[in-house]
Order: sequence, then structure tokens, then C-alpha cells
Amino acid sequence: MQTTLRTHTCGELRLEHAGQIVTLGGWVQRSRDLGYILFVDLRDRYGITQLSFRSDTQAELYAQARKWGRESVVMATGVVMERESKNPKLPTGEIELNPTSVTLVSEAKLPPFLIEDETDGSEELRMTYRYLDIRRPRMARNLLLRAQVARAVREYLDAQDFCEIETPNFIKSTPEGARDFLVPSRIHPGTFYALPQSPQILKQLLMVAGMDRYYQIVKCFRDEDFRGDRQPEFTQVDCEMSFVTQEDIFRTFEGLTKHVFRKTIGVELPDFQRIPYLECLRKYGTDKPDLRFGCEIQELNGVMTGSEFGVINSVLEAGGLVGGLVAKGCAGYTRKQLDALTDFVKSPQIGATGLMYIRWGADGLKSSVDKFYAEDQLRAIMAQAGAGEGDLLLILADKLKSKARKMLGTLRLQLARQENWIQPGSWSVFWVVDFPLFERDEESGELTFAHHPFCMPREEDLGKLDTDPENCYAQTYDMVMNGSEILSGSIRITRPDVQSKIFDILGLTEAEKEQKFGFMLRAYEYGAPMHGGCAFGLDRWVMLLAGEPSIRDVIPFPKSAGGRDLMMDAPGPVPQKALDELGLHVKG
RNA sequence: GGUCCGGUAGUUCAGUCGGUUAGAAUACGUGCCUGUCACGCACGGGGUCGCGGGUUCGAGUCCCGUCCGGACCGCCA
Repeated sequence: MQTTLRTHTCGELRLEHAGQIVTLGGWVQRSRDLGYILFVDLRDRYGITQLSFRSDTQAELYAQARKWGRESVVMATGVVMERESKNPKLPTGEIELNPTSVTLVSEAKLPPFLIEDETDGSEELRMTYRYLDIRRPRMARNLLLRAQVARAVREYLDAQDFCEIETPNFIKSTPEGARDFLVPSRIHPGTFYALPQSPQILKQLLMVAGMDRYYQIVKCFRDEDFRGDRQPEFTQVDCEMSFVTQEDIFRTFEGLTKHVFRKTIGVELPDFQRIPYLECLRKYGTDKPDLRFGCEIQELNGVMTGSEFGVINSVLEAGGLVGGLVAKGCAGYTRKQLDALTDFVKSPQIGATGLMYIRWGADGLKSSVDKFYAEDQLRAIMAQAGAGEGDLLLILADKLKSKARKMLGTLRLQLARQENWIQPGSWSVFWVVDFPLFERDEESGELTFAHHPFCMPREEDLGKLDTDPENCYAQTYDMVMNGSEILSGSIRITRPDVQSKIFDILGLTEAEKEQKFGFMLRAYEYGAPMHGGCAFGLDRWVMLLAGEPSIRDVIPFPKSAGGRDLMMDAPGPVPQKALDELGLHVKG
């Protein structure tokens, strides 16, 4: 580091610096007063260096340093000394600084929580005093990792002639499906800008504009309720390319993903599998499965027939699904463990009516359905499921196949958690392909788009748009990382006739088309190349790379689950004058 | 919009059936300590039990409301 008011950071001094006169600046992490000698750990974002003060030969400095409170900012100049007793746990543990002069730059009040990796601070306190939270090495590391990821992204894309372009934040509502954040216009009272849920339309227009290869690391806004992995404003790596097929996109962004893994955490990812959407649902009960462990859903409809078991029979008659999961080596589960799993699947979030089991222990087969199935049939069921001796088969059934799969998918994750099937440090990254173009809303029965309405149908499905829209598939893809959707994208519609037909199927009137998308449809009448792209969820990606459980831990100043900025106390009221100027009235 | 959990010392928590002076750990302060590194030892200070109302002779504890934080469902790519 270049010399400024300090000559070195608190993380860089080694034995080879012994004898040099240096100046360090940092925060007092902790001090240990042994009477004749005082040790002070000085911390900055690079590391910790120990300062030592002798009470006999440096009485004045010793007395001064003794009064420093935790987290005060101090500068110290002195000689780098080899330590009498070294600390192998610290990179700087072979040396210490023996100061000849010190300055107390800024005295700190008692911090409201421990500034250490394993802090005692609650989420609430950490967010209220975020500038203290970020002093913790773990948080600093996360933010540095985030910057590394962004740098690696730019490195890779710049080298491939992508152009970073900023798009506006005050725009018109875009149809991503979420609720928009609105910004009132002062100059045009009663009208509003929308903050982008993503720069989707703008990046498509950049392709029409001939910008060919675009990317942007960009904030997006969605006014929906939060989760541990969801914030109202979040960052995407937004990309679009012209003159490409789906294959080109896979190659480019698989390459980008591998590059980022290599550059940031030194992991070499193998080539990505491509799994069709329907196969994902069938095998794992979700479109974003975690493949760090197996345990595929086993369909058991065939072998479960012919019993007197009413629950199963009614599911089979209704065209439902009886599905099983093999818990390898879990035949020894106790009654209590099985009851806990049953309670889990019957909880309101999952909503199963019950859980059946067959276990194959040393003493043979035991099941919760012994009344209805003879031993040879139980044996056939286990064989069908691929279960062997020592295994436990868990069975769920529902008249709706999709619901049964979803429940099995959730149970599969729960089993992995409690059985520690996921190896720390392992990665599962792959493509999900062949999404349906439309989805039918189960409540309203209406047809809606599965991604957004600009996704190009597969060429072979273009003819089916009018006759069988629900069986049309789109050139749409997701990238799934350790069970999280990390990227999603598509080849876009560039033919006005196809786009118009899609809008018709979605039930848009001519007036609605013009009002919402007129400017866009017009653009595609002036010569548009075929193009497609994708967007990565940067926050979630960094969260996974950092191994953090919450997205908040990789965002410098996050919102709480209630959507508040606890540090600034936002959102807050504004002066009446500001409301008047905007022509706004606040109810109540 | 809904369900659940939590709010007690600076902090993280315990607090039994509603009952005397609300505890522990850690942090903080003072003193001692010839090489610590989560130093150790001794002593000490520290409380509007989130807020408002109610029940009761008596409420940290029970009831209602409200605010804040968290998890989940709905919602959300």
C-alpha cells in the first residue's frame, strides 16, 4: 500500500520487516494489561497487529495506551520487533510494534455489541449500527468478496466485447409480475415514474439500437414482502447479446460463472448439466433443486395398487401421485423421529394429510401400512423405490400431482438437512431448460406468462400457439446454484407477429398493447437482430460464495424484514410542503 | 393480507404456580500480575423487564392493544 499517514496496514508486517520504523493506524480491538507490559491489538480491514508497551522503559506511553477504550482509533509509530513469544494463529504473529509515539485520533464510546466474527449482536443492533457491524472481519470479507465478484464479471465480459451501459431508474412500469415502487412526478402532478424491476425492456431496445453485447451491474426494485434471501432493492448482473442462439448464451454465461468461481474462491466447476424443467419437477419436486445430494422422488403409483387402503386408492383414482423418498441408512429411525417428520409434512406450510413409511431393518420390513400391504407387496414397493436393507422409504400422496411433488421436494430438503447429506464446500451448478411458455393460475384459471411476455417460443412450438398454448415451450433457461435460482433468461421475441400473438393469448386488448408496450413494439418494426440474455442475482450469488445464510450479510446497508432501514430510520415522514408540491394526500 | 417465535443489565440470555432485595455469562470500571494473544485473579458499578391499557391485595410472569426484530405462507424470478 502507498504511504499516506500510515506506512503499512495492520495485516502486512512480517518478520522481514523487523527493525523498520513504521506507522500504523487502526481500531483498538482489545488490550491485555500484564502490569509490567501492555499488549494492544490494533485492527484495520487488513488484519491485526500487536502493539506492546513496557511500563518500566516506556512509562508515559504505557500510561497513555492503558486508557484506550475498545474501538478507539489510534495511530502508532515505532519499531517492528520480533516477538519473544510468537502467535502462530495470527499472520502478523511473529512480530509486534513497539511504539515510540502514539496518537489517540478518536475516542470510541462503548460499542453496543462485540466487534468480532462471532458477535453477540442481534440482527436489529447490527443493522442499526451497520458501520460497526462492517468492522467485523467477517462482514468486511463479504463486502470484499462482493467487489471481487463484480471485478471478475467485468473482466470476463469486457474481454468478450460486452459494453457496460447504464439505463435509467425513472422509467415506466415493466411487466415482471411484481409490484412497482413508484416515484411521484412534481412537474406532472398525479403521474408517476416506476423504478425498474429489471432493465428488461431497455436492454432489449439496446439490442435494437445495435449495441450488440450489453451488460450492467444494476440495482432493481420490487415492492413485495421480504425473506431472508430477498430485499426490496437488489443487484443484478444484467446481460444481453445479439446474433445468438440459446447455445451461445449457455457457453458465454457458463464461462462467466466458472470464471467468477475460479477468480474469487479458487473453485473449478465441471461442465454444467442441462435438465429439462419437467424432469426437475418429476425428480425433485421443484424447478431449483439442490443436487449436492441425490434422493430422487420415486413414483410408486404402479406398485401401490390393489390394496384396501382408501387414502391411496382415492389418490390413484383421481389421477394423483404416490411418491416416495429413500432415506439411505435410516431404517433405524425411532418412532419419535418418524413422528417428527410426520408433523413436519402435516404442518400448514406443507399441508400433507399424512406420511407413510416402510423401513427395512435387520429384523425385516416394518411399515405404517402393514394393515393394507402384505410383506411381498412391501418388498415390491421397496424394490421399485430402489431401497435396500438399512433404508427407510417415506411415502406421500396427493390427488394433485403437482402438490405431491412439491411436498416431496420440501421433505427431500428436510431429510438432507437433518441427515447432513450436503457436504460443506460442495457445489451444484446446472441449467434448467425447456420451461413452458405459459402457466395457468390455479385459482383464477387464467393463463399467465411463466417468465415475462417477451420470451421466444421454441421454433417447433410456434405452430401450436393458437391450438395448444399450454404445451408450448419457451427458449428460456435458469441457472441453479446449490438449490437457489441464480440466473434466469431467454431468447427474446423479435418478430412483431409472434409478440402480438402472445399478447392476444394473454388477453391484452389492442389499447392495452399500445398503452403498455407501444414504444417497444414500434422499435421492433425498425430492424431488430435476434437476441437473448439473462440476469444473475448478484446478492444471492455472493451469499452462496461467502457461505452466509442471509442475503443481508453481503449487503452493506440492508433493509429489515419489515422493509425498514434501521440505521437511518427510513421510510419516514416528509414535510407537508413536499407533499403539496407533489399533489399527494396522505390518508388518515 | 395471514400464521408462528422473540423483546428482561451495554450485549446474549435465564427467571418455576402471579408473591420478599430480578439472576448468569460476557462487556465495562478499579486494583494486582515479568510475554499475553478469548491472558489470569480479586473487587465493583450497572435494570422504565419494548410501549399503553386491563385483571389482581400483588404483574417481568395472566389478558387486550400497539411498536420493533426474526421465521414462514400468500406475494415475488
